[in-house]
Amino acid sequence: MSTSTEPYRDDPREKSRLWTAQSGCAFHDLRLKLKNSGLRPTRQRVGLGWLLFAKGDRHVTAELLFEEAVKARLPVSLATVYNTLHQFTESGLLREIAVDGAKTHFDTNTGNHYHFFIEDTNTIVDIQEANIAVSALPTPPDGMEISRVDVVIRLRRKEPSS
Amino acid sequence: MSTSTEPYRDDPREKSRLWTAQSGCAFHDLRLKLKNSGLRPTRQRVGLGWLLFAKGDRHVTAELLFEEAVKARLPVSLATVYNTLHQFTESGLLREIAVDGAKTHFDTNTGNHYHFFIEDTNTIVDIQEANIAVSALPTPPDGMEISRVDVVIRLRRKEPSS
DNA sequence: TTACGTGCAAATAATTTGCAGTCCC
DNA sequence: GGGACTGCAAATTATTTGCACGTAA
Repeated sequence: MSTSTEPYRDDPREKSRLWTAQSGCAFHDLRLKLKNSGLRPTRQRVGLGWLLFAKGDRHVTAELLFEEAVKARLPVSLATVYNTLHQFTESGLLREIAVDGAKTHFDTNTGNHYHFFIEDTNTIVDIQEANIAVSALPTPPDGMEISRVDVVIRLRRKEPSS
Repeated sequence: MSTSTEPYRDDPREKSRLWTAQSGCAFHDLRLKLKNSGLRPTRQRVGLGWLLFAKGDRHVTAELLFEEAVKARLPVSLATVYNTLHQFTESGLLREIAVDGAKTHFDTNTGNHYHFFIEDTNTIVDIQEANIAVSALPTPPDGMEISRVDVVIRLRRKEPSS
């Protein structure tokens, strides 16, 4: 379950740049990516993958991606969208983001980065700047190790000066 | 909705210490706290408040608190537990924690602090040490301001040396 | 071909809500 | 006493699952 797959083989930012840059070959590249992850490149997976990765880094919910697929005339069911999102996540193509709100959010940027969460609209935005860091991580208890550090900066609309 | 209540009037850590210290008067203090928050101190609310605040800082889910209430012979329904948790949260007595997993977690420590999340057991643990900080917060976009910064350090069991 | 995928609908799971009855002030 | 609170069950919302059919290798 953990030895053969290597989802972080290359810098995911590099990947994203690839998609946006060369749109001709991106399809082929995506199929390859799926195959390497042990996922058969079916029409639905390639289509969803295209919606997810062609436009640079994105944050989606299952519902949102499903709507996009419908608009794009991709024949797919909501259940398959859920399944696909989780398969992509397990393969390291996506990452789940923990913000509150009932819905689960997925991020196409699997690299180490943090998020703004706009409370008003339940929207997630990448923090682009590199000048944020968590300093002096505390020691994990007993036999534990750090798997990931999530930082969410929650934003609200600034009160009108009144 | 925002001018009259002042949930952060005093340091919540002080509050927690209070509960554990003087258990005789804590009931009365809790009732007062509820009243100040505009919540009538009913049997259920006082009972749940007691379960929540009497043992120092805690992290609970609705389900968990409900089970405790049943064990404690507190006559309460799951729906009321949900309602109460949200009322407490709105009043600033509790805080919601965003980790993933389907269930919503509530934290009795409303002060500024961060969390470990143990992936294996879906457990939340306070980070006690003060030597963690987010440095150089990025500038929020346009008319937004920072409402809160959440930091979750996700832990997994360290792989046996194999 | 043939196992892996997918669609649909039904099943779960967590949470919310409506309303009749109960309890605090 | 009267309005706020609660309990229950039914309703919602998000997500998962089972199974017959479709499709990529």
